[in-house]
Amino acid sequence: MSDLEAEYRLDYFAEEDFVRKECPSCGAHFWTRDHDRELCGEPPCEDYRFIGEESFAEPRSLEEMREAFLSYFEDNGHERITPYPVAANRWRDDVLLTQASIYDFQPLVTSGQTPPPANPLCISQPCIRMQDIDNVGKTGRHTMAFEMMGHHAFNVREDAEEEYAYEGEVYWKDETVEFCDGLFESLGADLEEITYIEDPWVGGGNAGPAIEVIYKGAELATLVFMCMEQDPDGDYEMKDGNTYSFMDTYVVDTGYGLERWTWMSQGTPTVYEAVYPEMISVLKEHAGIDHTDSEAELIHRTAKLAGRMDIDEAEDMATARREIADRLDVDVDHLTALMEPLEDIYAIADHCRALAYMFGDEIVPSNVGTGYLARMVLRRTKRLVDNVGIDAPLDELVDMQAERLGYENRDTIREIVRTEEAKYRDTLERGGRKVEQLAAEYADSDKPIPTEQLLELYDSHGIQPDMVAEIAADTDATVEVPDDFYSLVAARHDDAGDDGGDADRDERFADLPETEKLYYDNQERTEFEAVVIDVFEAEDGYDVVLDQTMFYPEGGGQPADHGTLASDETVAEVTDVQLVDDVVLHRTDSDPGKGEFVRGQIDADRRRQLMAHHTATHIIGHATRQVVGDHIRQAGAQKSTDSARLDVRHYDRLAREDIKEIERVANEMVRANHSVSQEWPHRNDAEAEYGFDLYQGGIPPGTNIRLIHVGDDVQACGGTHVSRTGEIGAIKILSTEPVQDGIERITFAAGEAAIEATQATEDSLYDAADVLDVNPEDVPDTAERFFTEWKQRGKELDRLKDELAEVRATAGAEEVEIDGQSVVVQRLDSDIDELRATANALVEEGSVAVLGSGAGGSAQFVVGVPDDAGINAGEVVSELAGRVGGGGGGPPDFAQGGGPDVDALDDALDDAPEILRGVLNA
RNA sequence: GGGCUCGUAGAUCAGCGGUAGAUCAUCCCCCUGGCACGGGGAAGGCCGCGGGUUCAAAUCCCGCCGAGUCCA
Repeated sequence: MSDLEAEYRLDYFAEEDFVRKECPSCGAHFWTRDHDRELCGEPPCEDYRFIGEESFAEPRSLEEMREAFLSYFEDNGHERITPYPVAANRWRDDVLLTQASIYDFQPLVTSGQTPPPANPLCISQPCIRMQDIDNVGKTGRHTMAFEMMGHHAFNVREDAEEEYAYEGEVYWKDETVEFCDGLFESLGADLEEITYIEDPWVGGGNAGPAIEVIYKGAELATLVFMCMEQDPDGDYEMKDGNTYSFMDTYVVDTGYGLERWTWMSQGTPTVYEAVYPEMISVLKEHAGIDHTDSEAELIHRTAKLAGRMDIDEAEDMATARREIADRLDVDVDHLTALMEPLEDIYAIADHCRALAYMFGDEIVPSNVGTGYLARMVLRRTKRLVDNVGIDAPLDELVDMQAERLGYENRDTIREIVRTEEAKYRDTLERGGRKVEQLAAEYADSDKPIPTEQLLELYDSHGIQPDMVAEIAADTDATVEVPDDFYSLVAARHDDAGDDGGDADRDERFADLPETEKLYYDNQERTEFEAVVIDVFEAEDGYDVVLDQTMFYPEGGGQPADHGTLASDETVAEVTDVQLVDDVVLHRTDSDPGKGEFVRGQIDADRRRQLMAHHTATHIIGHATRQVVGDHIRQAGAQKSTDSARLDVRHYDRLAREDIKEIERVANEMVRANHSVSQEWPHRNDAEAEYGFDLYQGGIPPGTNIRLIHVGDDVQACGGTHVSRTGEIGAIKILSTEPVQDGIERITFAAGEAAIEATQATEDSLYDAADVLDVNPEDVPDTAERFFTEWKQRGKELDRLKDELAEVRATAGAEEVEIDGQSVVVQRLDSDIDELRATANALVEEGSVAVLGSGAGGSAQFVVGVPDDAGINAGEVVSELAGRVGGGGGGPPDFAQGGGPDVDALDDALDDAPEILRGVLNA
């Protein structure tokens, strides 16, 4: 086992006369030009030494600092790269949001499968880190949204055996540290103040030596030398307890916090004032905050100590606040009242920026994934805004940041914020009513609202416990929130399913040659010849590997081709085709024989439908974007022969009007008979020209990517397509449904399937028209008339039954007297409603009613008893029903029952007087 | 993707095996010079849809559709 100490002995440090020291306070090793320095410089070993002073040659705004960084690295041979979206899940499925500039290049570039857009490169990448959310506003330095400036170089070792998408060494550790020094120097910093702390880095299966760059007490950059990967046999054990070994690629990954550098240059009390001064002052104005000179002075002194409010370090916020108040010798309540609105305002400014990033990069609020994170941030921001009493609408606040960040879809952003805000308002209203009910319930009892109820309110209805407390405060109900509330919530979710490991890689196909794929050459052809390279036995048939194939393997939501492989002796049916690495496997029902020549024939009708549906999917996506907005993004797609579906992200339900318009635009594209073309450009050129919207269906690996053009629409796509849109014939949207919040599924049919689907719909209409015996166009009116009439008749029937019952009760019934109580026993043979009505009428008259019916194939009883008769109707019915093989019951004054034995009904009714007597005497 | 909650009158909800209810809104009448309030009355329900259990289902069970919410 080795450690990484040698990795830090850089020539550059030696040339520049640096010394390596060990910090007596924290034990960390660091490098410095200042031979007399003792401490490493990082808090808590040392304090901030830049608040209230400009620590570079001149103060810079966020934009100026970004430009200073990028142009410095441009001057030093780096190419400036356009930032990527904050929605990192658009190109990788292991994370949701972009949290560092290196995220842009993982995993395809860092692993060497795909070339970087430039090498070396520099970038200022917008990032969002949700984990810091509780600290935002309070510590003076934490932001959820930030830009990570970085310069990256992607290197491959000279002795690497495999081939990678880039080669050789661009530069490594010495140059990286030299650049860092150079940047400081260009900004007019005091180089003696810099310390480089050795701090190995581990993350995401990779590791390497890394250096923290500290200046005047603040960590301004991290220089990571990613060069190792997790390896059970590795020689290096890192701080996560795993062992690592060196890999073929090694990558310079640096992170310079733009906001920190800006803050450092200005020396303002908090980072927020350095970064968005205008927004802060607008917010203060709206909140009506205006400080006296002495208050402002106190705030300034507090700011220097605000680092203690770090929730990760401090016991709890209240304690931290008290300590600060003690040190400043002021009343803690006074300090809290002064600071809290300010902290909220800082947080609002930051959160609005995060929201602008999210919605600007076309994240749609949802109950899953990034959409959920966006929803959480928005709701939190809304609470803060209400809390400090800012009278500006939230969409305007977010728009301020969106404008500053230069987004073009600002109208959509505002629309999303408004829609989301309205949803939240509904949730709060609903929740408020629920809480009020609960509070009323527990107001009388001395007990607090049970924890179980609080859990349900939060988990199922989204009401935070402190909101419950707030609402309950208006009543007499009390609320006690347990300290471990959120772990109790977590416990409710503890049986979270594991997603069963990845399927084992099949090693049998590893050494086979790549199958030549003919399906891209000419998508119209359906016949080809090939040599059988190998045949493997499968569970239900054979997996045939050919030297070349026209069969399209399942992928990108397009199902596999079917067809036949014919040799001189046999014809094998192909029922499935899969792509494993670069080898195409044809699943067949018989063995064509290894080494044989075969003639492949693919099912042309099936293929034509699939191609039509695939091209139609692109068209529908394009049409939807045009009709509904640029935020429309593919969330999944699946084609089949008789229909296809496209899931799109949208913040609302698609209206019927939208759907019609989408259908119209789509068919316009079909009629325009656009040519559908493919090309294989270098991915960097493709991205530069069309941007990330190319990757609707995920990001493909490789240096060159396949683009499909359908009219103005361009997508990276591996599927097969018709050659002109006119071949699709027609597109019919069959249905839309929400598959989850924020995602709408559009199901549609193309070509022949569109005709069939339309005919099927028409058939339903014609059938309905037949039943109603009207013309199809009269169906809606007639159906409505029938429905209304049907309801009216139901009411009429009820009324008549009541009438009939009254007549029966007053006229038809034979009364008997049992112990002075008049009783009517009668068989009516009508339905239970009528029996009930009659019984009610009899009871009104003061009689006990015992009614039986044999209608509907079973025996039914209703027994009604006047208030003071002293007979339990339930008992009577129960006894009667027992005699017909059933049961019954009900309240003492009105009971029902029955049983299957109709033949015994009359006997049972004959016994009724006896039973009544028995019950009366009991 | 998984868990939980909820679909009953136009709105908000109660009922949770035994005759579908309340409040507000609507309409009519009374009170008043007129309005607000107040009083009296009426109209308004495929109890989300489809199966099942039961003598009996708004109510219990299963599936579907829809809404909400928490977690990853």
